[in-house]
Amino acid sequence: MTETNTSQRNYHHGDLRNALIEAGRVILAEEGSAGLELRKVARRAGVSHAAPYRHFADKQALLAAIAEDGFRELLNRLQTAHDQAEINTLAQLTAIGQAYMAFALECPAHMREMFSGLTIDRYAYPSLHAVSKEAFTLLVTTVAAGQARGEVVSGNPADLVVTIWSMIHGVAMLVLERQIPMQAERDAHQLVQSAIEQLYAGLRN
Amino acid sequence: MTETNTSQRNYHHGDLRNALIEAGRVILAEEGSAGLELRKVARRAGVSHAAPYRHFADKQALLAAIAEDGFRELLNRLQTAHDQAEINTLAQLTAIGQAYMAFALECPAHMREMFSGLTIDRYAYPSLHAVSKEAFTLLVTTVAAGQARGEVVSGNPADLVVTIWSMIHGVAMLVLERQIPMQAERDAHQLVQSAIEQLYAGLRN
DNA sequence: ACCTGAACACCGTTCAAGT
DNA sequence: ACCTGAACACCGTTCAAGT
Repeated sequence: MTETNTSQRNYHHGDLRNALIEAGRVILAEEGSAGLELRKVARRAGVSHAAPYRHFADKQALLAAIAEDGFRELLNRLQTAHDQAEINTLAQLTAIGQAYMAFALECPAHMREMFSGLTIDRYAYPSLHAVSKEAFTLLVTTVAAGQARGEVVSGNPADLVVTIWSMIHGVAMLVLERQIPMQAERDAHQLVQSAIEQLYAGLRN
Repeated sequence: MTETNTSQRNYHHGDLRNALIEAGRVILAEEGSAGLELRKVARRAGVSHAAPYRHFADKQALLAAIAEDGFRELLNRLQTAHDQAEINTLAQLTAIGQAYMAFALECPAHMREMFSGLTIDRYAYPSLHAVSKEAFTLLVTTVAAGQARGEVVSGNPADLVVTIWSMIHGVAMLVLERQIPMQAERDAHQLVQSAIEQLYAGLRN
């Protein structure tokens, strides 16, 4: 089984599956979602347009794998943001919200591809569904800890998390789609800050 | 042969532009975004695949027109919901949120098409941009009136509206993309209700 | 086992031509 | 003025064949 890398010419990276996912990410970053074509991804990975079918049933499956890769990175960023924040619910939620927004600003096409059901039926891809739910779990843990410290109102943490995640997701997506008038990227982070503060303190007078 | 509707055969509805938009809506409802092809829309409207180019520069322009049509209907629904609600900020925001969610549940593909920048650069279509901002204006009016009645905390209404709209949009889109576990449609409206109540009252203990 | 190249059906777009 | 049909380049998918 010990081969030299002469086989690299035939088998490429030895891991075409991940090479295709990586190529897809590059295309998303450089050209946006419109450029995410199966033939183009294959070209970028240095294989023929038929080669991806060795690893993915169809284009949808490749898109799902690229989305899943994005969710994994997003989750890592959220976890890191949470861990580095002061042990305080408002600080943790703000850090998570800012990391969410930062990902959306850095990888807008990838973010859209992850969340748009336009091209993907996520129920058909269990591992995609699973990783996209881990962000939810992270928030539940954060809120439950905040309740234990007496910082957060009582109630089912999962219900509160739906509200928090909706807020964070909503502001990120509206900024991404340019639905909210803004000048600079700094504004986006100020929007996250004020949105979370307002949610925390309430709108009622 | 000599009747007047022979001209209908040539010029169709006399308003091919709107017929194409309507055909697009039907396709979105029946087949989802994947079926929204220019040739298919033309087929559905009863014209050749080249006919749409008389009315739209390209596929993007047709998609923008379909999105604009959706924003107009959404705006009407939000306005009606607002007008029929009790004169009370929480009641009005809840009614608007429920109307937003109802539209997302009734027309999921249209909703996604309206908000996904996947296929449309909305800056290139000023009338689309304009109508999508009217919802913002409706919310600003609602919040400012609530402040005048002393129901809502003081502050720039536009800032508060970004928060409110983000919440409403976020919960609707997460439900749409099945990111939030749910059994029934009724659950979706309960999520809106609790999200707005929590935003109104605040999460802080 | 992994990949290629030809082939097929279909799409977005263009354009000369028809009424 | 409004629409058609052929043509073109390109895409997703399949498959017999190559190594």
